[in-house]
Amino acid sequence: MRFSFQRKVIRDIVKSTKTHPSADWIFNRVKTIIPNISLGTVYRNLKYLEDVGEINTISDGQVKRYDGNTKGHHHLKCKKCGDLIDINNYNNIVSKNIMNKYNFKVEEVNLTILGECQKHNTTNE
Amino acid sequence: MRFSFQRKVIRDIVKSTKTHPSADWIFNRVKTIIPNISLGTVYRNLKYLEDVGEINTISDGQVKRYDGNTKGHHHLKCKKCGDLIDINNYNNIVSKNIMNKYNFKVEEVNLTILGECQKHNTTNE
DNA sequence: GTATATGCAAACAATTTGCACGCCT
DNA sequence: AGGCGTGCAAATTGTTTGCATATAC
Repeated sequence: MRFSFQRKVIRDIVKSTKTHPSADWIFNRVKTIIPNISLGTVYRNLKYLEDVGEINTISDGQVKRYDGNTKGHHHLKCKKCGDLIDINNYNNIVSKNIMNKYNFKVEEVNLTILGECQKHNTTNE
Repeated sequence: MRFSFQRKVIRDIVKSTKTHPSADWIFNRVKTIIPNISLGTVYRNLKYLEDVGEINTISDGQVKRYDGNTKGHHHLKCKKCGDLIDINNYNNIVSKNIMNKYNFKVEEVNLTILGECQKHNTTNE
């Protein structure tokens, strides 16, 4: 992999961020390090990093979110504040027989559980 | 629910389509019945129908797809042709203890299994 | 009769792309 | 030197919205 400075910065930011940021968030973050970076470059590199398997994307409504954690894991998504929380449960829920029943070759499993996170989940309510 | 003719047609099309169509596909379909319908009306009604719980949406990359089947179910998504296939397995995979562990109130569960559908899954390969 | 829905077009938001220039090896 | 990467801006794509008119109840 060829590594420009901007690509490296973008990669590092995504890898070190646990909040599944959007391209725009990443763009602003990168700007603090490379003030004249362009949005196009951020998008191009995110797409590139996704293509080579360095990062994953999660499509969240109209917005794509980027996830530096490519190890199989799933998400809790809070409907109230939009937070995405990683979970490590349910990592092998999909059995091989799904392939027999539907003749479908499983490559990835994406589980998102929607609801309310603990911020809104206090004693009352 | 108030029912304009266009709303009824849109609802019926989504309800009777198993392919999880996009707004654009629905728009073209509705046009065969109401030639001068506008895209805005289609979007407004899809949003309305979603709000009242008549249909569900699935966000697929940049595109929203609409699903007339609101009964809990999951999807196989073919990476090659983009087809979305309904499955009825795994309907109760998420146990209550996810709430204890993460203090998260589960409301919806969204499971998408990505891979290759039977079209590409023939004897060879 | 009045609130709600429609058609149309313009506005938006997120992302992609063409182009000329720059930088790495 | 040659190719890949960049910044910039314009283009695309998908969706939303303001407004005047039309329709449902």
